[in-house]
Amino acid sequence: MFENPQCENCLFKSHAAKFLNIKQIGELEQNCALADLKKGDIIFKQGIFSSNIVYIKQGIVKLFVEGPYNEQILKIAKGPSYLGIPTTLAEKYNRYSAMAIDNVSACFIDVATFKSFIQENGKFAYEVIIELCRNEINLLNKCVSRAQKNARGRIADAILFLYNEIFESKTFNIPLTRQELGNYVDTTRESVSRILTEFTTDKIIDLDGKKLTILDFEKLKLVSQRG
Amino acid sequence: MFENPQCENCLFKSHAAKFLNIKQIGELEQNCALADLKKGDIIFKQGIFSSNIVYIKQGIVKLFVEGPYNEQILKIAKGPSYLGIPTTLAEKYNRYSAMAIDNVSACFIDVATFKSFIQENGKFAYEVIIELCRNEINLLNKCVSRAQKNARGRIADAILFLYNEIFESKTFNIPLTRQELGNYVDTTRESVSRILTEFTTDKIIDLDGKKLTILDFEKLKLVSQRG
DNA sequence: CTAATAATGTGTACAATATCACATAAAAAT
DNA sequence: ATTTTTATGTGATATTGTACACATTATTAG
Repeated sequence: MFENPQCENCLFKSHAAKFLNIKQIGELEQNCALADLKKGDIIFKQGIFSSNIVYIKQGIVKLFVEGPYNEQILKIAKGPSYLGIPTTLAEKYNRYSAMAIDNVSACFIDVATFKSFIQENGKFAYEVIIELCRNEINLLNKCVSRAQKNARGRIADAILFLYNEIFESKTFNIPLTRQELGNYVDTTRESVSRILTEFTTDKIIDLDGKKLTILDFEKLKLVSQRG
Repeated sequence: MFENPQCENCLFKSHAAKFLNIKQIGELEQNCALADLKKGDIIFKQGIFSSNIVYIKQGIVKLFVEGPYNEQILKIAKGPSYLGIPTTLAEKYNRYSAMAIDNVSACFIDVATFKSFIQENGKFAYEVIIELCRNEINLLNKCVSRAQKNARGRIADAILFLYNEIFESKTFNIPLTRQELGNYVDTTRESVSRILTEFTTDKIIDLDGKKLTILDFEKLKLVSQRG
């Protein structure tokens, strides 16, 4: 499953890693494991001791917390991006889990190595900080959206998110079950079903199982704002 | 209102600033303004161009987004802590506002100076990263709490937060109105009133206006978990 | 000190969403 | 290919919490 990476000529080098010098790239190659993951594979698990920063080169992942009854999806992310910096650097144990929801190519980087890059390379550190800042702002937006919008608005938001941030195409296969979509927008699978049928009736989207097409982008944005 | 700071011997130096060298402390003193703020003073405002990182030396602040009808309180924070790193470093305009809800002593640090510290001082950068990581995890917890708990559980959480993180005493004056408490836990002022009366009837807390005393800590934790 | 304004408490009606129930369809396992 | 499991759609009902109304109490301004 694991391979030895070739970081120097990596086609998916992170924005931060572009600032690493030759010596540091060498260290990275020695302290990093590459893995190809399939849909459903766990990348890291809530409650488990964490000793790696994960870099997603390619593919789509979900971050989620596992509650007693259901899971809550905190974030859908696409490579290139780092995962679990907060949970690994500031905490001993993972506060959430990560799972591949598509084929994923991921690097598992030793924390101590990652930490040394931050302390020895200010440009690297700065890029990491910017990524953390963006994550925090996205999370804030999610918080605000969850609190101030009704279920219709939140589902519209989720569709717009998948279009804007993940697929960049008006037709895509929803990479989540209805239940998972519910876990993502904080509602039940029944409500997701009902609302998606409403959107179809209103000709805002076209839906065939998981295949979704945005038909009326403006109307969808309106629903996102007004519910 | 603004004074010239004496950073070297500051009694409230941040954990990150302890790693600055003499030259950098000198730069900080030249590119930083100190201000004493009163309850209700705006520290920075949503939508406004941001050119300062704010360091709260002492005092309590609220971070909030202003919606069309009501505000949503994202975070209650106490000094020492940095405010608005995400909104200043990664964005041009503030995504949220900050207000003093108590007497506050704050430093307004020039972004360029702050950025140069990150890039030239790895230990400083690392401490900033740790603070950002902690913020993200707290925000995640807030997200999960909001989604998975009912209003009773969320209000119990808010009381526990004020006890654990802000006052560290079982008796304190709630620094928010009922409306603001509602904005913080995503409910209405009416629901806050009702639930606080319930808690008083159940002898979980004692309440006299804004003065709150936690009477039954265990029961309060139970309500936080089970609603 | 008094008027004006803001904050708070509580009852009732209403609306949004969850829960339950069950039918159907799709996917996975044998 | 057939069975089993998982995912989905939709109606009926229950629950939760919001919205509105109004009385009461603090707080602020003049």
